[in-house]
Amino acid sequence: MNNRSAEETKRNILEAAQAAFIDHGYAMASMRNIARVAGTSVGALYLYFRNKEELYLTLMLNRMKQLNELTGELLRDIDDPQEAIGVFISFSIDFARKHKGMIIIQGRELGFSFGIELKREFLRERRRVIAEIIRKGMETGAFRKCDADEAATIIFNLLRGLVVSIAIDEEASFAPEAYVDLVLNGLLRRNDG
Amino acid sequence: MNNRSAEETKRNILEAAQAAFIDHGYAMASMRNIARVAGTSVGALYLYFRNKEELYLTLMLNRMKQLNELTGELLRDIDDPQEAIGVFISFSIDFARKHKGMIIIQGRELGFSFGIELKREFLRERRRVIAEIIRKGMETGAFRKCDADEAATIIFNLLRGLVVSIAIDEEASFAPEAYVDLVLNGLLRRNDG
Amino acid sequence: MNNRSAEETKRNILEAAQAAFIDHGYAMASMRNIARVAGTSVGALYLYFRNKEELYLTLMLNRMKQLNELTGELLRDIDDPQEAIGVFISFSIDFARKHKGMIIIQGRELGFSFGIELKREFLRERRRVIAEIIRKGMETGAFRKCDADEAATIIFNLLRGLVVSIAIDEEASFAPEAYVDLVLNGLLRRNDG
Amino acid sequence: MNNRSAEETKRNILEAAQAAFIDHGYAMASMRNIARVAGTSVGALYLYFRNKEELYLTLMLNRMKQLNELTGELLRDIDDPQEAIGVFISFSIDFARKHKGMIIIQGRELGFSFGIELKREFLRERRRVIAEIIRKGMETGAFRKCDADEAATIIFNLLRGLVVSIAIDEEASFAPEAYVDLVLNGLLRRNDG
DNA sequence: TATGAATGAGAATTCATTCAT
DNA sequence: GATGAATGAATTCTCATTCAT
Repeated sequence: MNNRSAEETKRNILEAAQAAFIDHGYAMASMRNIARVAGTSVGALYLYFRNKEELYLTLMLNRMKQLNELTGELLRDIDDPQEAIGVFISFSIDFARKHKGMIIIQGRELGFSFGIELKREFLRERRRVIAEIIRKGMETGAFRKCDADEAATIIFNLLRGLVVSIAIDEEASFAPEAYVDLVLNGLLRRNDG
Repeated sequence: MNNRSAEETKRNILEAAQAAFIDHGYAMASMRNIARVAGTSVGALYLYFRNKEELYLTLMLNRMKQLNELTGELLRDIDDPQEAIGVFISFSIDFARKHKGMIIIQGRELGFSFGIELKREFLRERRRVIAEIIRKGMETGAFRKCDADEAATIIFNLLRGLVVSIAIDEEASFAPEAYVDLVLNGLLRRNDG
Repeated sequence: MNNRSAEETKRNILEAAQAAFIDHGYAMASMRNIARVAGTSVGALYLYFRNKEELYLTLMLNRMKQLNELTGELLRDIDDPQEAIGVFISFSIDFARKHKGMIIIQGRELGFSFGIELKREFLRERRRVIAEIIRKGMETGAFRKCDADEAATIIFNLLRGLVVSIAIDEEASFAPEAYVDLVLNGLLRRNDG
Repeated sequence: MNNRSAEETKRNILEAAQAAFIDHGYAMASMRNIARVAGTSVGALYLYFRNKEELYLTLMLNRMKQLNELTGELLRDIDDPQEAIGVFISFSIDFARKHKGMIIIQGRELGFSFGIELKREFLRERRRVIAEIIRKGMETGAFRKCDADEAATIIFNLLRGLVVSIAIDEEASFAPEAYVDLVLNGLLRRNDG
């Protein structure tokens, strides 16, 4: 077969794998089923991916790369830190909603060593972007003084909790604005209110 | 054998199971391994628990019950809403750190139907407690006006993300105070500062 | 405990075992379940019977012994061979119906060596009784000349098939008289009819 | 591998399974042993049959289908009811002898629901064929008047007992002619003898 | 490239039997 | 006599992975 159909086969496999992981989780998704849905043979799976683990990681890394790229594009033209934080939070929530199923929390469940560092780097990158915004906000005087990295970690974790909720809970219906509002204004009453 | 050693065996099994679920996740933890670590036979596992699922759920429900009870005791004597929020957040983080390993995120991975409602009720209860504190804070004028349930959900999710971080990341080193501070004060500079 | 309750316990076990074998078959009946139904402990089962096999054989042999004794009593006072055949057939059917469940066909399913000879002897005895009646019938001139043992085997097998039907089929509704009639008269039209 | 060896593997499995069920009965025959005898792996068994039950049912249904077809062919050209009965009985006995081992009595032992109806239909079909012969015999005047269905059930059960004997007893040595003779003529002496 | 039959280790679970109390 | 916790081998079944074609 030519390159064209090789690419196509690979894409079919990735799509089928994604569906399988979403529906059954990593452990319960079977290679045979993935092959069937992809319309190929079991052997073909191993032609394109060394093993199940690599298949899964490929999907995960693709998604992470995509999110980072899109976030970068989005923030490129925003100067106001307050707006940037808002956009970051809103877009993260939107993206999570859109790829709801693929948010498989890779905790201890998967005993991968390969790939885990890549994931960590992805997460660090996310935190870095937030910290950058906060730092800029403190410079411009929009944000009050605080430890930018620490605040970034907090916001990052808030989003992470959100994402977990979106992935797991049925009921979850969020208004991103409220999140942005709480992050920006806090709970306490402003004396000058 | 007498009750004494029956109790002991059960406790050994629960401890071994907990360790196994922590180390390998639900799917990858094997009953045979749990038995070996518990110092019993495979059969003994099924003497005390109907199956792997029940063994896991027992651990999960125990933990949830314990957290709710301890939280209740802790908040009973605190009147100041601001302090209450702080204590709630701090204690949640402490508890998560202490039981780091047992925070297994039960997403699609586990196809349980039994137990899922209990878990949802547990999560709802956590949100309810936070909402109550916020409502009280708005009454006393300590907190600015907002939708108490929405704010509670946000804080709950922030904690959830935190807990996921604690469970998964190695590096995570949090200062609870910073979280409390952000939640209470937000990012924006106070005009009256 | 005294003899009285020992006897009672043994009887309870036998009854529970019978019910279990009837409901689930030999292989699927579990000793634990038998003990529970009998209201005793698992250990008690092994106090009264060496193992599951012996428990089963005891039940089987009891039943066979009972059937032979009752048949003997019944035939003792019957002189007419034609009537005797009829009574033998009818009573066999009645007994099978009454103990429907306990007719477990011990073929290759049970790999017993012990007990199988006893069962064969029981079956031989049944055949012998029929042969005796036929021989007497030929002597008195009631029956036409034939090989008594062969005819006995045939009738015996007819009954065996009947019993299997009673044990297995739901629908089975027999009129014993018809059987007796066919055995005595055959299918062919009598020329002198 | 090509179709050729797939077919061969399947046949090997069926043969091994048949031997196992014959030697040890359904419950005691193990899949592992069947695989070993078939010269394949355990996994291969499940490649060709969904589970043990399906493997067993396949064997059973094959045998039943074969018997019905052969019987049909055999009776197609026989007009004389008396001869037809004889052929039916003789062939049934021959077939049972030939497939001695595969006559596993599916009573309570096997908790199958699937397949049981197919078996019942098979048995009903056998009875139907006999009844048809008898009805024809009564029409031609060869047989005396009786309830054809009842007589068919009786003959069917006689054969069933016979078959059970062939399957279970070692000693069984039958002369089919004697059976035919008894069924046709009965035990009673003919007055016109 | 592509196939899919074959593998076999390993999973969860059951259960007759034993034995310290 | 009686208990019931404990055993561990055996069972059915799954599944990632390989390899001859």
